[in-house]
Amino acid sequence: MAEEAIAAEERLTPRQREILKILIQAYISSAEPVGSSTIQRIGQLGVSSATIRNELCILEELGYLTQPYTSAGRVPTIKGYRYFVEQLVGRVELPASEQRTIRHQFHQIRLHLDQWMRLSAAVLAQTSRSVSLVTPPRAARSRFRHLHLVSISQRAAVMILVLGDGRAHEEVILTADYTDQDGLNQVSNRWNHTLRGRSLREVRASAETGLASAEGWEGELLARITQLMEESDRASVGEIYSDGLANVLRHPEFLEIERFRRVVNMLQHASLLEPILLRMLNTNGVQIIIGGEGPYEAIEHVSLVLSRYGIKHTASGVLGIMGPVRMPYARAISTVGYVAQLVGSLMADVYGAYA
Amino acid sequence: MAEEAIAAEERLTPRQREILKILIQAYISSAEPVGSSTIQRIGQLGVSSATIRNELCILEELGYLTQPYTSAGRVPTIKGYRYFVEQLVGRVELPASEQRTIRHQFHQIRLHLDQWMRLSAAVLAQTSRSVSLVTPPRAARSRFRHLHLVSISQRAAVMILVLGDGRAHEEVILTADYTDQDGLNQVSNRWNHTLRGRSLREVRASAETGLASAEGWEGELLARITQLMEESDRASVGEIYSDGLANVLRHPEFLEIERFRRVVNMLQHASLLEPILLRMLNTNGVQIIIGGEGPYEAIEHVSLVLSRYGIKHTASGVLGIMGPVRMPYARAISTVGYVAQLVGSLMADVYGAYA
DNA sequence: TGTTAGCACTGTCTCATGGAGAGTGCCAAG
DNA sequence: CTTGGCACTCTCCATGAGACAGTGCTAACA
Repeated sequence: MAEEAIAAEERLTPRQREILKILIQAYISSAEPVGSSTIQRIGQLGVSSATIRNELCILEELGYLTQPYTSAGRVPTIKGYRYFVEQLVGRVELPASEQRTIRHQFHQIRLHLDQWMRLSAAVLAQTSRSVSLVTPPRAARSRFRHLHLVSISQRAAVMILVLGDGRAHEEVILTADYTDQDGLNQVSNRWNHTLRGRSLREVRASAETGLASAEGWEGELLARITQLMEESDRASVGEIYSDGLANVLRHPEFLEIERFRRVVNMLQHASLLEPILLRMLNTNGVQIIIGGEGPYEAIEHVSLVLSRYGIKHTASGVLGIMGPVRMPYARAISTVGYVAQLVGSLMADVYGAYA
Repeated sequence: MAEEAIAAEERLTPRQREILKILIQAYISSAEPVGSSTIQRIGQLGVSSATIRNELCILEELGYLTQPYTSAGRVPTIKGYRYFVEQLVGRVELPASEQRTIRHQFHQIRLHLDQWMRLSAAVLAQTSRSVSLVTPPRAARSRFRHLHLVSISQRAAVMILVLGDGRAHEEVILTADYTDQDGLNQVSNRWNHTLRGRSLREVRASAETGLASAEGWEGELLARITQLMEESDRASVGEIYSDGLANVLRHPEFLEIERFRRVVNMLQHASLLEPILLRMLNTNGVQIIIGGEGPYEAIEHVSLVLSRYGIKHTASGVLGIMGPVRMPYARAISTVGYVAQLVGSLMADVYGAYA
């Protein structure tokens, strides 16, 4: 609806667009309301401040700007930011030197998904100077790949379950007393043979048929496997990796402690961000959510710049950054876009033609 | 040294001890300097405020108290807190009802180390209303237990390495082209046979002898295994689990944003806390570090209540909480002690007579 | 010798006050 | 449509006075 309104009744003149752009850029870098004389000074428009004042008045009436109080400068509204992001910000590439630095860091580390995510989070946080978030890549539908059992005592074993997306789930399980590694191998061989490549539904079916013959602890093992696959299939993005929380404190908007606490809570309790992140899994390119627009009221005062990454339908996650609404969007978009693309190609390299 | 000084020259009279205790308790709960009349009111000492003032004066001279400014009430110094913790706080048990709640939560979850740590962190944070930290249990010296390779594409596999402490390390490695699961099994069987139960040194030796015959990628695999074992042996506590960061913001001492930022940094960059946590691994019982005493200047304004947990020498970690120096120590000590003991006994249950 | 009442003193905190300053909206002229 | 001019409005900051809390000291008392 918002877009329609902009398109239909509110065509801005080139000068208005220019003024809006300069104002928002100035506000993003200064964090202080911008007045007509500032705009006149930094934007070489060749008109007087009075003219600019008139234009500002119009932009305010149209809802792109507000004044914090009667005689301060102007500040962008969410609608203003959205217009800025969609129409005024040119898509810039991340400077080649920064691209090189980032690539270099990625090539130095091990081929470990965990480490990739950690590094992505670190790189995003550092480059954008805000909090980053990264969710692990997940398959749309999990498949059984491999089960392995390692004895750790007479009645306990480590169960390692590798699912289709290449992630291993590790957990201690209790076995029958005096089960040795040979016994464990027999069990895992049997199920690996039966279940390889199967989906949750098929695994569940096989488990039910096969279980009549299975020992007690083996039944629990099977139950646990289906449960893990269920959890993996359930709409959930899993754990959120994050870095750079301290960066948030740089921004004056988070001096108000309550807002900061909200950010901390969002990062620690994934549930708040989950609906947003899940929606991202079906998108392409960098998506921007500004200050709790639309259905996202919960994240008032916060903007998100996010992108899906990975191999579509096979192993996709979400990465991006979170910052104040007054965020340097151009830079944020190019950073997030670059990291997403880089990690995606690394994954494709390793996972190859992997189904 | 500090203890000696206290013992030798500074015997406090019973009344002074009582006054100090009341003052610190009052300060802990109110966060505001405590004056002589407050002490008279809440502690039934049967003396006038003037007498209390005299005693306060002495306690200040001895270094247990200070005044924020000339005519405010008194506030404990670090020395005061230390005396309080060591001599005045009786060791109380956690209320039975809270013990029950905590036990209940632990019995509801899976036998997964990761989950235990997460739950410990959550319980500690919630019960103590401050930030919690938990490090994974580690063996003093790592031993090779089991290697497993799962093919995920023609040239990549998931390597799963289980070490002596039962932790699995998972990582993607590149293999020779067209290596299938059978090929991987051959490799892992060979090394499992040779290396089971071996220490880092022995593994390194075997790797060198065996490598002449090994293919290129197998060499890298071996190198990676020794590297992982080295990392595990190196003085390091691993990743720190934490919860309840937002709780810190409840305390007025962290309204000063810089202090809060320090806390965030400590939690995200384990290196700052590592020396402290490592030292904890050789202790028994709950240890208390108050406001960067002694060698811990870096953690000024913060107190730690920590305890080792797990099975000594086999799999020990550290858990505890971090909060303002003005911390309800009695409660903190009993909470940390209880959780450490509980997790320890759960681990003993599962790992059993496990070497 | 230890305790107490009384009192002057010292610092913080809060609130009101009054410019200074920034930026606006509007008007009338170009 | 643009511009200079100007009254107006609101915040911000420094200042100062008064309330308040709690002290240290002194002198009297048991």
